[in-house]
Amino acid sequence: MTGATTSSPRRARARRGEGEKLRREILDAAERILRNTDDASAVSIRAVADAVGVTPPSIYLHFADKNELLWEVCQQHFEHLDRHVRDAMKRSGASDPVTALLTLGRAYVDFGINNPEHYRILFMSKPDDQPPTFDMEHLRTTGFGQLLDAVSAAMDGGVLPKGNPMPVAVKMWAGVHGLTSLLISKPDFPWPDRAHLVDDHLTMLLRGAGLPT
Amino acid sequence: MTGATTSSPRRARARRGEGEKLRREILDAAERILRNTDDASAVSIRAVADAVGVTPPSIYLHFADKNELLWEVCQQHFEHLDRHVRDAMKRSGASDPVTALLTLGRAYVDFGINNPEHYRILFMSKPDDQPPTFDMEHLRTTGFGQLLDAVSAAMDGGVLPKGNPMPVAVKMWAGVHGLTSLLISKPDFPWPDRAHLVDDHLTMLLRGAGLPT
DNA sequence: TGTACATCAGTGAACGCGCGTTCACTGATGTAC
DNA sequence: TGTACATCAGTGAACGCGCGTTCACTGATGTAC
Repeated sequence: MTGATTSSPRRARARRGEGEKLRREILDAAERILRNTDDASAVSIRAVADAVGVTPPSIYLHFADKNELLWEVCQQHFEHLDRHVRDAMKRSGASDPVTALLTLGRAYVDFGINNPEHYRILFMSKPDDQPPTFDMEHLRTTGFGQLLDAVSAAMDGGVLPKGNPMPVAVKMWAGVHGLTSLLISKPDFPWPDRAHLVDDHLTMLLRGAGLPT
Repeated sequence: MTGATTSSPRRARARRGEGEKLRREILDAAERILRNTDDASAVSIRAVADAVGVTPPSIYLHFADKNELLWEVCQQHFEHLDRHVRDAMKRSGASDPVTALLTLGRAYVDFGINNPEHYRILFMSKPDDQPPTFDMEHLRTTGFGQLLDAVSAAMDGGVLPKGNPMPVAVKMWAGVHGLTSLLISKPDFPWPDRAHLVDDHLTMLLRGAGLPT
């Protein structure tokens, strides 16, 4: 390893009219760095530029500042989570509402454990480090919308007590998020019987929400 | 405000044999900065030294490096939480196990909401940023020990199904932590009926754990 | 009571690092005539 | 088919910042004789 350099080879300049290509490459590189390092602070303007094979000022050709870049990456993660949960629902092909809720919960925890740094950014970071909008409209495309629908379906199907699904969904979310985030933050905690922990937890939450036992 | 400086006045040098005084002042200053800024990254060696009224190298007279200082501050927060919960239990003077569990949960959420940056450091930070030891021995002085005791008492009292209290306590912790951490991370979320949210959530968790309704 | 000396509690200046961002520029590419 | 020119997609060098940490030092304080 003599004279080895960690920087990527210089990227070929885009052709006229294809400047937008770099935008995608920047987002992909940011995502790649995040996944490789599992450390959000490693995603710096300089690191991204280097990974793309371009100089730092080039980033500013496509993003106003670092936050704008980060928030766009963040937006992709929300979509990633949404897709992950949606796929799991489709695969399970669950017809009854309880199985649907369990599948939903499992997929959510699964996403968190397999993408800890992504999950951390989405749900554990400081409000200031998050995209400025986190309103109901945004929620619908975030996995929470699917949870809300699933709770509604369970109420309609008579397996959960009828009522406003919103508070119930919120509490379920809080319950599932709690386990997910603790598994991420405290990997060395003496977790009991991890094999069934997630299912046990989900079952507890459903029972607490009024599911007859 | 002409010529105003943000740095503290120079601290008087400790007398011979009283060097340990500075150690306490450093820890207090770190705590003060954390509370004033609500931002863990604001607690830098330089900021702490400045707040104490001393030069940065002085810190190294009492702490090997920055981590050692931070971890000691962290340790204080664990004790703070423990005290907070213990006091709430004492004040309520609850004799029945269910009230005890509710009091415990309320006090825990309360601590998190009123000390968000402390809570964040204790339970939401990356494993690498935490003190290296988080074993069972440590847990006992962390609020979790009290939860474990309360769950045991509830089982003994026949209000929760008898069994191993550990998995039940873990799930309760996860449930309560979930709400606490989301309230901290997502203050702009359209939380429903916040007045009763915490109690509703605790009730749901207890019911889920087997409390007869 | 006086003085030399060791020790203690710090200081002052500097190190190298990585960061976000700005600014004037360059050179290849396509287009108009 | 040839050439002048505008535009596009970047570059190179530098800015000022705050950070953790190190190193040689200083000066007040107590102690031994």
